[in-house]
Amino acid sequence: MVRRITIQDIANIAGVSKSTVSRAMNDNPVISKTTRNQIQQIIKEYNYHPNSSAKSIKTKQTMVIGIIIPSFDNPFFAKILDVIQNKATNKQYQLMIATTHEKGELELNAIRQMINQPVDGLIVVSTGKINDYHQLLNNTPVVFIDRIANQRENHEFDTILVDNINGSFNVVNQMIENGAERIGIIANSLFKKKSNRLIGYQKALQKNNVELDPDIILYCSRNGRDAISLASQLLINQACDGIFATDSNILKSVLKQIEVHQMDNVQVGAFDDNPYLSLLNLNVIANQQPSNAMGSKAFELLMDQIHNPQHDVQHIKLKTSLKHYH
Amino acid sequence: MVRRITIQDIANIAGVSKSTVSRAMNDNPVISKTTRNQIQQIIKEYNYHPNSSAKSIKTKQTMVIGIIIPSFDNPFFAKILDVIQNKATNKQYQLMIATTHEKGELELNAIRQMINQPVDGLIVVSTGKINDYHQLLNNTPVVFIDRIANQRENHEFDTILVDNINGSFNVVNQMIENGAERIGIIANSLFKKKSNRLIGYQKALQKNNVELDPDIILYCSRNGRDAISLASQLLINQACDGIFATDSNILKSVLKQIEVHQMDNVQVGAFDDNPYLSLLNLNVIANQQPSNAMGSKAFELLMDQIHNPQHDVQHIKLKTSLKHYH
DNA sequence: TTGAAAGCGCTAACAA
DNA sequence: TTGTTAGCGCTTTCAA
Repeated sequence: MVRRITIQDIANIAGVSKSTVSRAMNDNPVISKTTRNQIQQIIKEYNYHPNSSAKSIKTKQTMVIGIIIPSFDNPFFAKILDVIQNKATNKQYQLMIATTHEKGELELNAIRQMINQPVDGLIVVSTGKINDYHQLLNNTPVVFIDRIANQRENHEFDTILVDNINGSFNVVNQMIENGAERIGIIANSLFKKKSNRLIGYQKALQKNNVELDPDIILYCSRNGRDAISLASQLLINQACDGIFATDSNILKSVLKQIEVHQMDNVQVGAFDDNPYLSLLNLNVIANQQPSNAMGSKAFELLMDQIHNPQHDVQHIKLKTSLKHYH
Repeated sequence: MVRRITIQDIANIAGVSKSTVSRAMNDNPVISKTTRNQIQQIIKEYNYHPNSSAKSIKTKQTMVIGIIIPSFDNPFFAKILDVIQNKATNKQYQLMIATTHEKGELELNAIRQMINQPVDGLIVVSTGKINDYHQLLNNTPVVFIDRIANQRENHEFDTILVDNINGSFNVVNQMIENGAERIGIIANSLFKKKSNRLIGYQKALQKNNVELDPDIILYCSRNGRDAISLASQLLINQACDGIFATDSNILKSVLKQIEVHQMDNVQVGAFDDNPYLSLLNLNVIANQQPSNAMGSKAFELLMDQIHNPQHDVQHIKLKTSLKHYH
């Protein structure tokens, strides 16, 4: 780090004390107009900008918030980042961002480093692999988005979720109404223990008196690379006339296989929208995620936690909406 | 910010001085094994983690690097972020990220705040609207990627570019070889002054003795919303049998129009790849950008600037590669 | 309206 | 091997 001009330098140049310079910068009313102007003149002239780190150890706030997401290449999270960034900029907050790639170790590490920074608060998409956030976070304000922290500690933290059960229900229900009779599902094994999207799928079948067939409920690996062969399996071996893809990664594989096998009449249901779907000429029912609301609400809750001492824990569930592509 | 346990607290508990605790943490060899173990025991027990801000004002390094990009929703930048994040994590660096949406004011603001933080270095995709980076950066290490800082100061800074001229040349040349006879281009007006992608286009026409027709060289607005009507214009009014889209946003509009007008035999050339292209059944020649190399090289250059005092300014140009979709 | 001085949490030179 | 001390760049009480 290059030696930079400090408040003391400015004080010397202006022939005043550090305190006075500090006052001139921080809208402190207890200072004469003339000295304030003089000092601000010098500050500009010498291109001086105070060191935020030094400031923060006194003021106990860094104006930085940390964000932990699985990855940058998911449009859903990209949108959320965008929303948060815009709101943060308005309030002079900076964003520190880290990705987990669904690895608990990376999440742990990222949160630790951010806490130590320290950041004023965190917005976290949990990997679901950390079981003591309470100790880890050490009272740092936090909002969990898209997934709960973990079952045990869920009640402790602000959380914003998507209504996955209803969202999935709506998609699959719609597919059935559109005539699909044998709908397979490919879900990510990451959520094998408790996939709400699977539950929604099951509910929709039940409601329509369609029997569950375990042979067409498939799980792909975390990274989704095997989703292609699973899609093939559903299309060819299992003769499905509909497939529900529980995330955009899986969706891509499914669409690819439909194309390869030229089965344009198969219905596809999906979580996550994607701008390219409109170019595809395929029959897709996409569940649009409320990314705007999620990012925006997350930031607001975090601000409230940071600035309002009597903030109550909130659990918010956001609705999705259907979009049809043909 | 909640009152957190400090080095002094640990010192008191352990019955030693702050210095000793500091030594125990920082692998300082001048300390006995027993006290080190004792102290580390206590540190763990009390879940103490040192405050990085406080540390950094002494050590003059924050272990944070700043990244400035146009937006999160561009897959090219998302990929670059991913690469940088991975390398940064390995070296214990944190990432502070801001987006500009191509607005000079936002870039200025973000860089200022990051410099003040301070960050140890910056990786910047310039909006092209700042004309005194030298003064702004104040000797902070920086690597410009994807675009130069500005003409005047270009020689001062490490820069990593994509070979846009050759890349575009290759795409358009290929389109001609594939039989296109009237190729229109839609470029972003953001780069109207000097678009290397346009230059590559022109070169390819020249080489193949195709005359330039200004009527089919069009510029869309910054956000690309009018690209759709421009695409229509090229397809219908100008009867183009090929369109070169200079970025992925424009590409989307072009593909959309081709679909709307059912002109599947029109050739499309594009900068930027997109995973969804393979699903499209359209004739697209995509220029794949070297995002991996760019992110990786950017981080390495930055590290060198930070740690190697005799670092020389470097200008790197990366090659693209063609990919065909039918 | 100003300055002196203490202190935020940490590191590092120096002394012991 | 350890502690004392000074100091990083800033804010904030307190006294003038």
